[in-house]
Amino acid sequence: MKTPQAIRGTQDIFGAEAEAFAHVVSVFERVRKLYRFTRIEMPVFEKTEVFSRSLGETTDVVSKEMYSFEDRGGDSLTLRPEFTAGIARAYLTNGWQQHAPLKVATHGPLFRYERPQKGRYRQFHQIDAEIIGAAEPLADVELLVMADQILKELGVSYGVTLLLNTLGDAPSRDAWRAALVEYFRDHRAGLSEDSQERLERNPLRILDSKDPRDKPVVADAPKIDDYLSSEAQDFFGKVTQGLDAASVDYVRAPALVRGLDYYRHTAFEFVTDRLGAQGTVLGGGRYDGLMESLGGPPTPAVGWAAGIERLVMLLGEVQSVEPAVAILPESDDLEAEAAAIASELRRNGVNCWTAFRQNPKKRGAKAGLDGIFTKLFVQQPDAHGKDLNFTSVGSLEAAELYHQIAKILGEVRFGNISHFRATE
RNA sequence: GCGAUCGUAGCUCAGUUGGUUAGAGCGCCGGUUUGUGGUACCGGAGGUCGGGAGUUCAAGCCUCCUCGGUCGCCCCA
Repeated sequence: MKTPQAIRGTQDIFGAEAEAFAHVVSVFERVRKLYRFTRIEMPVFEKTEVFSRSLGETTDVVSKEMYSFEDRGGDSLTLRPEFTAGIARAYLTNGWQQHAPLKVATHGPLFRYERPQKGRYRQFHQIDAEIIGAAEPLADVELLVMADQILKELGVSYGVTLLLNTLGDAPSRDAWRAALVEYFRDHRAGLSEDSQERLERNPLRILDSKDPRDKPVVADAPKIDDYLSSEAQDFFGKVTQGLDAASVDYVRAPALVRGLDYYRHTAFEFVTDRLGAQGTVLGGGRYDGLMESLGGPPTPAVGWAAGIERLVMLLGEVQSVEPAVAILPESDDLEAEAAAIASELRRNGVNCWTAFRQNPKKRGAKAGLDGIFTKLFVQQPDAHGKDLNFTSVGSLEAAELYHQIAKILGEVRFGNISHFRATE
């Protein structure tokens, strides 16, 4: 019988990488509490219209990039491709307006029907933070400062830059867009084939084209700054002032855009060149127009999300530094005794490594592969009633484990006790 | 949807211009070592070389198809 294969674009995460994954989530959880963001848990799937209506009927996104299927009742359902639309739906259907301005945070798996490549998977994972019901620029600032703190606490901020832009309010955005379309039409011949195509479907996207032929045309394209209303200028000014006041560095990126119409004002991405073609580590912006597309009242909101896999790639090794002791029975008839000792130590908070077979020498070697050089040998009581020996090699911290263990198990039981300094 | 590239043992990989019975390390299994200072020693099992077709006296190696991985394009909410 042939073993079924995993679904394309899914991953089985193991060992050190899984620890790094958990580390990202725990840092996120700790920091979001500092900012008093409420934890929420969301369904992994929704009616397809939750996503299709929020995305508009635009682009390949709805038609090709979503994991959609029919359930037994004939309803079209979709595995969530993002958090925001589901959160917006929940905000409306649960009457969370009463909590506005509402700060929420969540994390978990998302699904997009794409070809996998570096840092892109069909099932991927994000951390996510949103502020709903706040039109004030300080909401944007707080979210950005929180994002910055998370990246710094994860230690991944090296080589990561915050790109910041404003799309203005609706009139500013519309005027800029019209000017861009006119400009690109005039320079159509100089554009790549892909961008000529974009001109019809999603002209703003020409601005971040990767094709070298587009670069000179894009460089001279109309700038949003020339189309901003005074209100929009004022809003953006308050965002940048807030970032300056909080000492968060950023780079103005006038070509940073969002394809969807409901985005207004602030748009931002933390980017790096260390992740191949997928440079965005964390991205977000203000989506004041989204609630209405889901049939709700006009509701200002702003949020961001970050890919956990990408953060893990930037993180490198996450060492578990918790001291641990390997419990090694000297003979088969001491297995049960050794297991009992391990249980007692663990109930008292001592991290114990155990195996289930092979002689103590082999087990010790195996523990060493797991980075554990502190050993507790369990033997038959000798003439003096000593039935435990303790050895450690390495940090002083490991040696101090002895005192903790002796206190729990009784010092009188120990025969040989030795600690050796690690030699390079 | 398109393109490039890779696919040999459970894992990571060698394998010459096509030429006997396809190798190593790790892991696994067995044994030795009666041991406690940093991961010992010896032995063994394990492969339809991703799958299929073709070229050839002969294919892991060349050609085509197919499946899968990786990376990139498109897309990126």
